[in-house]
Amino acid sequence: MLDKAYNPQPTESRIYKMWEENRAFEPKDNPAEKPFCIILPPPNANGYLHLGHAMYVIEDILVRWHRMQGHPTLWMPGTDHAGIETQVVYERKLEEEGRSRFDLGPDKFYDEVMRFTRANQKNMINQMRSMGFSADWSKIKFTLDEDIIDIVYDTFIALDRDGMVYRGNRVCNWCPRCQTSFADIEIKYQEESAFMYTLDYGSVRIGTTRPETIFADTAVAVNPDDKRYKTLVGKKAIVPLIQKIIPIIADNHVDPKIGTGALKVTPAHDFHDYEIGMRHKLPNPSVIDKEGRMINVPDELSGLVTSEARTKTVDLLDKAGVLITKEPLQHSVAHCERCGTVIEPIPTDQWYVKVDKLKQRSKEALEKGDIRIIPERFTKQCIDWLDQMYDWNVSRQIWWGIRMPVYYPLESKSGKKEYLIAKTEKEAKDYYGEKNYRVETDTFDTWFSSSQWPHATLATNGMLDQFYPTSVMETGRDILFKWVARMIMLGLYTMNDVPFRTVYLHGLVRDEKGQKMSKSKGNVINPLEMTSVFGTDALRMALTIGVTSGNDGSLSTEKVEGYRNFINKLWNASRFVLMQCEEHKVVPANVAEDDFELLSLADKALFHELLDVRVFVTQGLEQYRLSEVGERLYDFIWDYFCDWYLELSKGESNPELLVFAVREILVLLHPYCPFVTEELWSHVKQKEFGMLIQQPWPAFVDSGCANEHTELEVVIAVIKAIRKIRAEQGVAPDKKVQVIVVPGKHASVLKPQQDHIMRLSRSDVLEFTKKPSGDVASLFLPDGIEVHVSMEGLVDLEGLKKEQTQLKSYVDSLGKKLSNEQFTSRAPAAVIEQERQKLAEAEGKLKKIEERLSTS
RNA sequence: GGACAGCUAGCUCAGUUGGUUAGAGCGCCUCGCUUACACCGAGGAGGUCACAGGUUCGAAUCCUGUGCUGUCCACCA
Repeated sequence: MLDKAYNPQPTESRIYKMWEENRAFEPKDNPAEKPFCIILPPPNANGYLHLGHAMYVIEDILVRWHRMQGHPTLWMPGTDHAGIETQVVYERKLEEEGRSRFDLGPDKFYDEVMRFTRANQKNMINQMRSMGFSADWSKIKFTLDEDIIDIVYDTFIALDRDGMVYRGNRVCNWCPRCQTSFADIEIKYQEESAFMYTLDYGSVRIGTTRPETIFADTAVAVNPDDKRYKTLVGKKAIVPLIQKIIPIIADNHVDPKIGTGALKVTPAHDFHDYEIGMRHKLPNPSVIDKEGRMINVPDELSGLVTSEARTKTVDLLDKAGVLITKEPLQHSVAHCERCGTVIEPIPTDQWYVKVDKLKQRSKEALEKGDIRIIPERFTKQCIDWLDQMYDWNVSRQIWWGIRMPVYYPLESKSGKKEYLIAKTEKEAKDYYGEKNYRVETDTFDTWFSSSQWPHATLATNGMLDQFYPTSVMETGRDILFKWVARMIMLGLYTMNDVPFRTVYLHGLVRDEKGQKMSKSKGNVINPLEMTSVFGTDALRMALTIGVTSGNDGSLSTEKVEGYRNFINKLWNASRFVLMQCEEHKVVPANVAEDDFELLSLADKALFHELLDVRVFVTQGLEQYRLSEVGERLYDFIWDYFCDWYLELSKGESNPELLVFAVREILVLLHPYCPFVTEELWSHVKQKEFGMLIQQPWPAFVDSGCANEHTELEVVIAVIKAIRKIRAEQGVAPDKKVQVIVVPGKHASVLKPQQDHIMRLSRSDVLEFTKKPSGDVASLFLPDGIEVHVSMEGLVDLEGLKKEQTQLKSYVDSLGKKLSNEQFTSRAPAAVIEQERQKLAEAEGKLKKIEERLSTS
């Protein structure tokens, strides 16, 4: 016999081991069925599993469901080296140890991070397994696997061959701490207080927030239509302190309303100024080096970091009498997303991928609906983002990543190409000569490799033909642009087809107050703590129910606890069923699928409800309504199966049907709660059945018991009414009561259920009559049903009076509605008929209540 | 500046295409160890669906506007 309470820990590890030993997660060939494939968003192998990863439970639900439907199903797992993020994490670790990556050098650093990553990887995989994830771990890939790198190289080489790769010296986002460039999307802006300085440039006054960059000014620009400055265009201005003479030019970019309307142009340290510089063929001398320190400036400033240089320059300007005003201002400043350092725009050599064609095709795919994004609204966002995307800087000057397959000649005048993009070093040797080349040290942007993940993982497993395009990409809303959009671009480019048909986006998991979880707030919920206390199934339910696609959800210990209670309820219901079997000498393993007979009203009603749930769950999952489906299962199991059917069955046990019902419940709930269902399955399954994870998903059939289902509801209503009267009248629980039921239209339904009604309402005597007699407390139900409980002494009529008031206003509003000609002439006949019936019902009930009230 | 989302019971949230007197969980109140389950059972209280207009016979649901909260993008001399 089962334990009195479900104990998840020992069960979960045992069950998971069984699945793995039986290779239950590997796709089964079935040419007749459509394949289903999800690529797991590879977690960054630099930390621990958090709730963001735990949300992949959505994928597990879909995967398990499709597997049960007989589709060849693959959930492809992997981990990401996560370039800069991991590098920064590891550098912090080094810092704590009093070391730095520069003590190690690139090679040693790489090796150490590789060891660190491998260890984390193992960890993460085990943590995902403890979540019950049924990914095919035998196929797991890492973004730094050699065969994956090969594919990344192939793509880069192909892009180059197609003329879509170029190297350029342009202003880029540079992080002085990370010592690398970043793409625009990896920059975070923060509001900061600063000053707007107005400076005297001789003939003109300019406004700036960055006075330290004046030494790199190569022009002053004004708007061509700005009347104030019209005569100045073509004349000269003087950069203060260094007395450098620069031209005054006209450019449309300048907004006359900002500052003084005259803009100092610093092509080396500002993106827009760089563009202006290009248009006007201005030089772009740099005064900030890659460390973020001043160079090529007056001696007293040289070597200072920009913030210090700013203060000092302002001092100097002030002393020189050229600082005209200094006004506070709020503006947003670019920071490194990873380490928070202020980003310096400086000119550097970088590799770019031209995105025009890539984004065009991606947009078309989205517009045509080749890819469906759930929720829908993100489709437009994605298209808009693609629209404004600039060429993609794919090179990073970090050590942890995939080295770019590029080679340069040692001597630039060799007459050979300035660079060679080649898959192997041998090609470089052959081309430039044995010792006449050097190897590129830049690595690829992490997103460049991870954007090839769907086809790269499938190709390296030899499953491209079977599973590309994949079915669903389920991931966090926050990486729609960074990752999803780019997967679409590169997927279409390399495979000539979209990487996935459907994108399902989930939001952030917030705390019980709807606040973002963060270490500093101390409100972080660790998924593994939750699973060890409440069980994995409970956490899975908590993460799925009450959370909708694209929106943030909130999680609390109480919520998980609630679902733990639910799991335990299911456990005990099953335990009860097994006890019934024992009592009636029924061996669950011997019960065949059609071994049960529908004997009673309750049996038929249950059978109908079971099929109804089956349809709801199947259709709901088809429509990705995971929350509603989970809720329906919860309600059905607790409020219907346990509260009503099991209670009724205590009066007329039908153990074979109970076994059937529990099996059906376990099958339907399995995608959500794989562990407890699999465990219970082993107790109720038929001999020849295999594991639950491999059970076929049930098909739809007509129950033919819809009437009985409705009839049982009438019985339930009567039981509830008696209970309510007892509670309202303060009848002691152990006190016997005499009940009189006027069955109205439902005599034939209610009379045979007399025993059930009496038992579940704890009534002693139950009579069916046309009219009550004596002192009674009453409730009036639809279809003329009246429930009366004999009372000795005073009857509390407050409840009835309250109901009378409510009914009166209800009858009023219905009456108004029905006497409104607009309504009766325009509303559909069915609706009018419905309202009429409601009114008749309510009026009948009201009349009875009033009669009852008048007799006391 | 542009776009998007949210505003529904004390709290956290559901509510598919407009049509019963708007739902759940938790919390709260009253009872209760009745042949699985106190991780439980029975009953109950609690909402002008942010606000203002509009469309409609009918609006939480559609439209317009306002407010607050949040997210993303762009700008920031």
